[in-house]
Amino acid sequence: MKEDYKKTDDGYEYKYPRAAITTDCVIFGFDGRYLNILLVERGIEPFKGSWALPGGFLKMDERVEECAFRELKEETSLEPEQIEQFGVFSSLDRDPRGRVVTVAFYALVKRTHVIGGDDANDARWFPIEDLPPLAFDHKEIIDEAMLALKRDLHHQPIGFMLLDEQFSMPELQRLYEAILGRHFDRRNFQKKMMASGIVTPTVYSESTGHRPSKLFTFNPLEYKKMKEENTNGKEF
Amino acid sequence: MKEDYKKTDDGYEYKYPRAAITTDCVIFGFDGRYLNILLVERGIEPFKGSWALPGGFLKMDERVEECAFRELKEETSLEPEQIEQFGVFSSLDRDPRGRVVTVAFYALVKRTHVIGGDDANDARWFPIEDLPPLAFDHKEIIDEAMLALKRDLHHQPIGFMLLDEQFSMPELQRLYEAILGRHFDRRNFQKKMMASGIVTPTVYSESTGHRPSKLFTFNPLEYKKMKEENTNGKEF
DNA sequence: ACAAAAGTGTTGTAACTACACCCATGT
DNA sequence: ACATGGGTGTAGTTACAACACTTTTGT
Repeated sequence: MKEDYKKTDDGYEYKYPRAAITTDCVIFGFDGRYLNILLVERGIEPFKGSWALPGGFLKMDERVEECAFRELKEETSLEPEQIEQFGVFSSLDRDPRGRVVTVAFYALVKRTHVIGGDDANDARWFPIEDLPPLAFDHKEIIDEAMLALKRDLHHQPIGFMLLDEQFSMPELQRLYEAILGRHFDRRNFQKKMMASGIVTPTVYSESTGHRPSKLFTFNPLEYKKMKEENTNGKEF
Repeated sequence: MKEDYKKTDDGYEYKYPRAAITTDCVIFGFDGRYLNILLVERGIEPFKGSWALPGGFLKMDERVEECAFRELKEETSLEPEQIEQFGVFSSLDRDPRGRVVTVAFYALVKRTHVIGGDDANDARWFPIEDLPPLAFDHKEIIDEAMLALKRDLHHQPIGFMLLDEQFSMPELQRLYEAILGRHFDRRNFQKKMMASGIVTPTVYSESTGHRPSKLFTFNPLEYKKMKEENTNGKEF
């Protein structure tokens, strides 16, 4: 690849002005009842001390997906299996430091993955209905992430990433209700999940709450089969 | 907004290296039988003389959507009602000129909109099954656009942008079949379209082909209603 | 004992699939 | 006359929505 810049004493010189590129990551978690988002406290200006999405500047030797993954690991020590790109935000005044275009991703992680505060900044979960004031246009990015998540929930096996390997049907249902913001009938919900083939029953759990719950697991084989039939499989 | 660069005699200097940002646009058209894509012949290196998606570099005073729209107008004189952002492409070696990250959009236009060759470069429609060799990673971008279009077809009223205001049911069906790559039963297709409320019948047309066809129009009112009910409306 | 959570089945309705014949037009 | 395209209805099946009672456990 040709070099498209001239290295000077103070930096890098380009013929035309360029926007900077960042990535930001909306990390969803589930506490059994509410959908949560992971935010980091900014340690530097601008917006020092306020909460923001984990993210940062694109390096020259990485793709945007790699950048999102790297920044996420640096700031929260999380390494999700999968991240989904869902939008680009490029308003002229979205960053007071200058012209910054951000590529936004979302990911889903199990809340059992504890956040290691390995750098100075704090990282905390917030229920999505009760977010603190956010830096930049990050509220808008979260709103878009929420729409993308609702869109994708039925067509990609992403919900299961928020739960333990084994989960009860009420847990799964509460998750769907938290994401989609509506209520389902228990019996119909279970019937549909079973009919789609995306979950398989395992065994009864020891009781932790009230009555013992039957446990299920996500069925990746069935999902793979559904993807291979170009006849778009059932939704789940 | 603060200035984040230093103006030099030869250009613009930044503290850290930056990728350039471009937009590229996949324009879909429909000739009554096949799905087509609008390509422009490149007039300059790299890839001079080969076919490429219309697009170009982001300016400092515009958002990516505006950039895509402006470049499209400059290169093809098209001004679609709507463009959809569907992906970001950032492989390190995708552009021989240097590090270039592109934001990809798709749009749908009526083929009756003739292409004005207002700049030197040629612009031509190609059937999607018979594309010429393409510049950069534009083949990959088109493949992703195709997936995004298939995803969106049933949930946004985009198909109708490819047809005249009035269209026959067989026309609409051929369009759906071209996009989704499968065949539908005529009667079931019509029933579903009518039941969704997205189309309304008008009158019989004068015959242009074989038998006169009943004509329909897209029903934006019904679509608006569906969007307002948060109960995700029927698909179409 | 009482409250809260979770297991389980049936029935009516709406949507989807499969399928065949006739008519109008152009050649 | 023939080939092509396009109009139209019905019946079987599958998915979806609505609905109540019983069991277990914790307090």
